[in-house]
Amino acid sequence: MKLDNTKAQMRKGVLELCILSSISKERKYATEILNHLKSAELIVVEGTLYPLLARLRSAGLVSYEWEESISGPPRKYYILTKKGSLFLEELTRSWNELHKSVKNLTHPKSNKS
Amino acid sequence: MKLDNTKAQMRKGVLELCILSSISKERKYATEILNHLKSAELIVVEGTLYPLLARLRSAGLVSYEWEESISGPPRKYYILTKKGSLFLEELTRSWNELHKSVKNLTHPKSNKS
DNA sequence: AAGGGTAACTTGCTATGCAAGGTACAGTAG
DNA sequence: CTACTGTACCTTGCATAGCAAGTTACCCTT
Repeated sequence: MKLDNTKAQMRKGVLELCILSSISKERKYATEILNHLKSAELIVVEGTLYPLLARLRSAGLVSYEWEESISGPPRKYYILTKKGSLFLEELTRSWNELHKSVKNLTHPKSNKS
Repeated sequence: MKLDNTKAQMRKGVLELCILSSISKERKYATEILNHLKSAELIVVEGTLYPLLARLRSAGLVSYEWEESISGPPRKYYILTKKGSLFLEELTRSWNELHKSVKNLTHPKSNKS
């Protein structure tokens, strides 16, 4: 049981939230999403992202459009569907609730907001 | 891809943190831990808790002491070791960092602390 | 034609949460 | 003294999902 392992475990839980959130502002293709999350110090790798995007897609939360690139292969730009947008809202709510629960557990005596 | 599923996923990441935190205040036996987390609206079940406690133990983060019960079988009271205490501190730090990262992702323009 | 860079995707492994089932002890009712 | 009930601990098998590593394919440059 290593710290890195546990930290990774914590990250997993918010992956969907972060990815949906990342493309909610503007459509992105996979590599952009990776870089975006990396810049926020949330490590994600290809082998994780692609299957997850596929899952999100088959759940109807995201869709995509192909676009030619100036140099290199075409890119698959992901965009949030209406359904995905609602899902993201709920997910954000859940995340806030979870945060509150953990706070209550770890600081039971504090009444500060 | 259901919301409940994803919410469960988020919960998983903080299980260790919550359990260590739960016994950090006072020694508890499994059923008490379950009830404690449940009261904070963090659902955990036996089949999850026991293997996790076993892992924490073999990692040297917790130890336990048997104690007779007034009625019923003896109880295994778990206590945090020195090592577990340090681990809990690091985990808490990691959790706060994660929270910050998610916040930056989901509210990039806000400068409020 | 060959090589390099970018992008999308797949395969196999492993960790782990969880439902369901199992064992054991103690007190109580019959 | 046997059977039942309640409490507590623990195990087994399944499904999910992240991740490392490998694959395919496109395009541009040399």
